[in-house]
Amino acid sequence: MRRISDNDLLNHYIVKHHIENIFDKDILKHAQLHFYEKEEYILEAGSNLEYYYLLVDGKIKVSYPFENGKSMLLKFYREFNSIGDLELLKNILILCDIDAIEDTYLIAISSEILRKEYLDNVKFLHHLIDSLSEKLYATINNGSYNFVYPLINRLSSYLVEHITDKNYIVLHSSYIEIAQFLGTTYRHLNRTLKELESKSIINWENKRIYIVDEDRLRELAKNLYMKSL
Amino acid sequence: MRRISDNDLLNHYIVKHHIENIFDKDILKHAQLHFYEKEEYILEAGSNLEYYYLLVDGKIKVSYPFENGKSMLLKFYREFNSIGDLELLKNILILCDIDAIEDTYLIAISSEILRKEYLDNVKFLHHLIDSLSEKLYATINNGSYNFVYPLINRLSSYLVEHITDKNYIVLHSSYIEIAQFLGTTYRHLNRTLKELESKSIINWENKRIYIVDEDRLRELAKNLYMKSL
DNA sequence: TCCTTAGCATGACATATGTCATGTGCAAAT
DNA sequence: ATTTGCACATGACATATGTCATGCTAAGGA
Repeated sequence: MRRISDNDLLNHYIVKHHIENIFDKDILKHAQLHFYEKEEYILEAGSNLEYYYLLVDGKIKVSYPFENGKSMLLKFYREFNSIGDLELLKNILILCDIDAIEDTYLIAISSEILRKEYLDNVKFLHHLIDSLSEKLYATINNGSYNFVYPLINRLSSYLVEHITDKNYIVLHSSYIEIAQFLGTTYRHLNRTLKELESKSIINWENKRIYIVDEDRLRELAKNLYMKSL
Repeated sequence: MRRISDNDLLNHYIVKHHIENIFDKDILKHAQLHFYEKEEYILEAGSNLEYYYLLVDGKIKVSYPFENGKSMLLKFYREFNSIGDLELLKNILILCDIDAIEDTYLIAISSEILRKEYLDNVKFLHHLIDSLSEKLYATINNGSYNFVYPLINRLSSYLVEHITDKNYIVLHSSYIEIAQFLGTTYRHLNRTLKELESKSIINWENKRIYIVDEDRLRELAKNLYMKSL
């Protein structure tokens, strides 16, 4: 993480995403701009929420870890979205793991300051309601996908979300981590990648995955994890 | 459904659940008291939200239906809880099916009136935030259970939730409906009931299920669906 | 150089769950 | 009385996924 001290850029994002509709100017005095590079982790479940974040540029992935060490992909977020609503409001430890999957800019505001001074600010309350209801809606929808669709669909969706302008994807996590992220085992992930390969949808060479048939991949993906954004 | 015109009872519930902390008196003038008997359906996914409800007495179950006709048990609610937040706020069709599983009293307030006149009421906004964040928290937790635990656990939980003071449970839905509700097939539900029977945890006779070993049943249940209340 | 270990690959098998076909009994319709 | 249909029961088989054991290879110590 790098803290970016470029006020012009900060203001650019504030204007671009109409953040003055959310926070009054005196709150925005506390706003910082944080930068995370691709593949950097942003938040870890179980730790304390130091900042309430607004995702203003880039892309992140959110997953929920279980007791047994497994986890479940919840969704991918692009700008504009907020991070930490629930933890801020209920004053609980962070629920989800969050990683940047592209270079990402976040506006960060101290959660302590927000809790102490701005939890009755009507603008902010309206924003929280919007954000919470959006997330609840998405979560109800999404939880169902993990339940209903087999791994080949979730994996396809995962790959689609990582497509760049190149014709291949470079995976930066270990396969074990990716499996956990998708809520399955390494063994089954491996099997399913092989299956995609045998169907000539991808070609697979170490950590580099060539997209052979993007159309069929997208068809399998059914836009699962981004659908409700 | 019966509309109950007993103002004393209505006021009793208003006092009991501190509803004046949620709604100002002028909103409460619109409050009605609705009664649903055990096994009666309350809301159907896809229909319009006529009232915003506060569950003040009884017990209901909430399930989310998929495109393919299957559905997933989301959770059981007891008093005190609100129903329809999301649909009220986002002005969408009802997302979940809701059934009473005990005799249930709801305070009902016209969603049209709330939308038109009270969506800026600060008390109400605070209540919505509480309710939404509680539900989001519960849903994130819960979705995981369906994903992680096999049917025998979810079924046990379902049975535990239906325990009365008798030593047996009478099922009032068809097995097909129960299977859909638990997100599985009739075939597998049948198999799993047989499994519970073979382990001498239940005894099974038509629609009547005798609880032979409640302790082991509760152990299997892990309090899944009520846990996060 | 040799040993150790992490990350990866893969076969064999077990379990959870779905699909399908078929059978049975009862109640409503003809 | 016969037919029809629905809820329920059950075997056989298929698929999705997990568990375990085993082997391979490359990188980093000792």
